[in-house]
Amino acid sequence: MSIRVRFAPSPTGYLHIGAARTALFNWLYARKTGGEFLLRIEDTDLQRSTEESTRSILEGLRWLGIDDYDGDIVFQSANAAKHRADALRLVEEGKAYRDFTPKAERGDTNVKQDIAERARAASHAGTSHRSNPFRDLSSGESEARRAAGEPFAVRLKVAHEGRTTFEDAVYGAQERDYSEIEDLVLLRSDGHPLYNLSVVCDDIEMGITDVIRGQDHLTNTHKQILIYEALGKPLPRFAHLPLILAPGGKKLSKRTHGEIVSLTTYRDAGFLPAAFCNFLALLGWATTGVQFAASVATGDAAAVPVDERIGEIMSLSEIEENFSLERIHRNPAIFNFDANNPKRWTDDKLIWINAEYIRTMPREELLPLVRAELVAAGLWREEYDGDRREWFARAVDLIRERFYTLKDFSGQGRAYFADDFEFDGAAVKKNLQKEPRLKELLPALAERIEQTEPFTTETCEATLRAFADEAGVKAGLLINAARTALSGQSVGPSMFEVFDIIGREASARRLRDAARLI
RNA sequence: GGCGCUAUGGUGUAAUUGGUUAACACGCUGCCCUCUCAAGGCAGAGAGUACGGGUUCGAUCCCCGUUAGCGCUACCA
Repeated sequence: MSIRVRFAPSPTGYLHIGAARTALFNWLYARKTGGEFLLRIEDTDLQRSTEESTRSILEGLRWLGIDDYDGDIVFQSANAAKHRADALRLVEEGKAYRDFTPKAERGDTNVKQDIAERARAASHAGTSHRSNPFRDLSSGESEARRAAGEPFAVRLKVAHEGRTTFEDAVYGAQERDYSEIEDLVLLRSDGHPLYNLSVVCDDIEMGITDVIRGQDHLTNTHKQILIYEALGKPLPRFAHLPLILAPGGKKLSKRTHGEIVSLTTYRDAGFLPAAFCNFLALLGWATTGVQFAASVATGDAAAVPVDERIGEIMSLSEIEENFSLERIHRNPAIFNFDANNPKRWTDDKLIWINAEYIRTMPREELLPLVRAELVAAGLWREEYDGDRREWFARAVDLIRERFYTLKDFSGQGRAYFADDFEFDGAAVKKNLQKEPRLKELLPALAERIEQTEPFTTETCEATLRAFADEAGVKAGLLINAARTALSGQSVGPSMFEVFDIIGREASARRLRDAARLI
């Protein structure tokens, strides 16, 4: 049977990085095995689900480039009637029962505490979760109370003796005694199907063969297996992914960590989808081992020097090639960030990977991305697509070497595309104001630059060095001053290339203008 | 409270069926290169594998316990 996997987010917020990785791994597995990748929006919680959130999830998947799902998107809420019917059928068959206990009102704030306290109280009182008074109500009486209009929830009747077992592709053999599983609610008293029921029904309906999801569902799996069994359906294979945690091993949550966990943050900050996927793939995945395994497969592992193995930088197709559920490991990964540190606002390695992509990716792939960034920043000019096409490509090649994100092209790189750039205060002080003679030297240099013929990297260098000799100053003084004059900054590419890219006229003008800052 | 999962430098990961001076990448430090900053090259700091037992000639690896983090324990998903 061919593999069918699904990504099933609940639309209760933006797509966060943990969910994004789950989506990616599902996608990877489908591609790798020639299977199908389906998408299901789990919007059964009417209160919290929003269309806005669904849109942002779809957008996130599109951005990552894994939005080529097979078949139509399934909205779980559309199947509610079917799920309800399944639950009711289970009641008919005696595998579930009506619970007429009035619904307990519970504050939303500290559910976890409530649960713990209730469990503690129950264990003190010696009550088991199998002691529901309605569990063994005769079907006649149950039916009568239903007919009388009494509200009821539907619970799965979990047997007293036995255990569920399954083999998780990542976590290995799992087993759980029935005594650890409560008679879980399938249907709320308002008739609404609950998560565990819906998931199972839909996965059956969609023909899902492999359920790949976060480790937070590992223990839920036992309950779901019970539902599969009650429904008389075969189990899919399960693979649970280790969680992604915040620094310090804390839980990563939308609530406490905010935008930092949202995929859109990274899109908006100028990260490349391919780089982001690459980073995500590294989280919880034994890449080094994969490379080693790959060289083992060729039969000469020892002969392959470490630095000739595939690095951690992998394209989506390379990741796909190396991907396997077995290589995923079990311990949670920490995603680093520091809201108080602008340089470390997100994970170092993510930044490094992104920079690596920006400076090494094929030019023709980078150019459209830079174009989009410049358009967004109002810096794009039509001639970059026409007469100045080649110039644009050269400019990007020149500056991309030291950029980290796409944003840098419109930020630090602004001076290459516009005349109205800002001067860095420290750069002005250090490279211009420190030496008063520059007030005269810069305009004089401007004149020489203007007369340089032909105007190339080499001739500009010759001109500047000759002028420095004549003026009796170090070339470095003029070079650094020129860098700040032309780009507003103290750092940047080799200065003579900058002259060449900025051009004769603009270079001269900026040198003269800069003299006014001294 | 019960049950479950996990535990290798700051972070992501290696360590072939138990035998390594515990490896690689990011980050960090220094040097080289140099017009600056990157990149690149070189060198270095940083873990004796959470802790405590056990099995074994030998344990990061197998077993037990403890601790910590996380998950599940909802008429949330």
